[in-house]
Amino acid sequence: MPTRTSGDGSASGDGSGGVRDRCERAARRLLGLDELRPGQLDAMTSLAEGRDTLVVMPTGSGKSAVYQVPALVLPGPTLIVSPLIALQRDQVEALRRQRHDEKATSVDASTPAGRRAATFEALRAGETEFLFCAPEQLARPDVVRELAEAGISLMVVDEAHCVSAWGHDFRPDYLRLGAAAEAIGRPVIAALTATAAPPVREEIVERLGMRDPLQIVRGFDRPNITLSVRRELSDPADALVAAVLEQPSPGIVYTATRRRTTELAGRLAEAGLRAEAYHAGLRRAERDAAHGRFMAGELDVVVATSAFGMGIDKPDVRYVFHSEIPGSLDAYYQEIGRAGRDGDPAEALLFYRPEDLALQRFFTGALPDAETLEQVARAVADAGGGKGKGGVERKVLCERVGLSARRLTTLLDLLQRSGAVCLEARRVTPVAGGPGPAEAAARARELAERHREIERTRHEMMRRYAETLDCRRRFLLAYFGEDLGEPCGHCDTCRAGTAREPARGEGPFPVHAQVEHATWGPGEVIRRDEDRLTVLFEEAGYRELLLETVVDQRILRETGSR
DNA sequence: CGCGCACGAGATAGCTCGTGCGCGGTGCGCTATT
Repeated sequence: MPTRTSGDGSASGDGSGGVRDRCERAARRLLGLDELRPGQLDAMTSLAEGRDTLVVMPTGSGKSAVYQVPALVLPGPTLIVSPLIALQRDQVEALRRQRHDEKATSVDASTPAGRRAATFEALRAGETEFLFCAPEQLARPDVVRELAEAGISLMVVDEAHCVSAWGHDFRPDYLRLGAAAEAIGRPVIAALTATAAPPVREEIVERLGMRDPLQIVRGFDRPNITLSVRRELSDPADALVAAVLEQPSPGIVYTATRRRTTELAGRLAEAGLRAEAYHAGLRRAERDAAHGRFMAGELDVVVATSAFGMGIDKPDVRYVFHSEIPGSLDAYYQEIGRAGRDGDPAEALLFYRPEDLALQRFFTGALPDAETLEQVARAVADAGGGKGKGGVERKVLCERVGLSARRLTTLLDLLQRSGAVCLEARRVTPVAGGPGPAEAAARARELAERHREIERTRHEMMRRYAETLDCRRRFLLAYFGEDLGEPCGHCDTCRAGTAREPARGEGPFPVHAQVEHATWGPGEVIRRDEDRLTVLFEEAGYRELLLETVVDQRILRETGSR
């Protein structure tokens, strides 16, 4: 266990005042930050005191400093888990520029063995302060061993919403970060993100195994972004092209499919704009070229899938349009949040057709079938009989049940949460006294169903955003747990005059009231309209309830307030 | 999950309707070629 360094002459003793002062001084001396933004210092102090901390702050509000300062205050090296290799390299470069030394580095699959060995040697020797890697690296036992020996004191999970958004099927190694933290000696954990509605925050905390984390949530409101939705009956391509032509450059148009990026970029180019398509199916060089030209101000518009985004911090993006609806308000907010970072006015316009949500339902994926789950559970149970080591290698299990490693990881995650199996980096062992294969499969299936159900309610909230006649900004902020009292006055519904003053009357179930429902369990009121409540249930997701029914039939019990 | 297209059948000359099928997003790491 790393011990805390003794104070650097601070007279205020060990109290949090001392740590706070040290953080402030470190920020000034090492990063040249004279003034810290609200929340920044709280987060730094919390981490430097050894407390797990979840930080939700908009991009460009100095999230990096939040971990860099405690990293320098705490004795051991810092591990930063980041989703994109390109992003890791950018951050390493930024740190090196800032501190004029070689204390930051990154490791990925393309790192040659020699350099990899040298990197870990330097880490052990205390010559490296910041090591960046993707979650997949932490699935390697050799990496885990090296990190454990290096005595990592702080583990930072950057873009932490990926834990929730990407873990389930797409990048299952995100699901193992909590176990990885344990395996490397359980350093203090910092989770950072720019977008996270309450259930996403909960999932991050749970998945990473954060202990009594301090949660610092700041600034979802971006008043310079004007929100609008246009309901479309047929293909909105013409309307979209016309709307783009009315906007100052540059801007981003998001689409749901790759084909659509090419189609719309073509239309915009015909209309005389410097437009490029961007999606993950393009060749590396093409992607880099489009990205580079956009950042350099050589393009008017990029038409992209969700592949275009993380790490794009261009201050003067004047608009973000969506030709199809995304799958959640989390995704939508993140994408429109790339507009107007300079604080000047910007437009967020969504072209909405209800049928486009079908695609999002498809993207949620199919439920795993109970038979396959049972087959996997049985294979693990059969392998675990013997004495000694017991269990089975993941690789062997893949062959035995005929599934890809990725698919298997998803199923094993469900079985673990069902209490049937125990997961290590490479081995899977049955849990003694756990449920049998059939029971485990049934439980796992139920967990998957619940997950899908929650996804559905998130789609539903996205749909309601598109269809609401009330102030859109207020709707969006309520989703993230912030209560914007009055209508904003400049979104499309406010301008159209349909947004009403909020119902402020006395009465039961105010915003943030904790409630309990007979079948949906505990939840929190996130929005209260004249005639209805929107409640976020822990297990059942977002639900809308008619106030009259709730009161008359005593459907909800108020259990407290936040 | 639902759209759009191809195709065949049926009724009758270039149409309509029903059915079936393909398609759809995000990145890591790995392997096999250049």
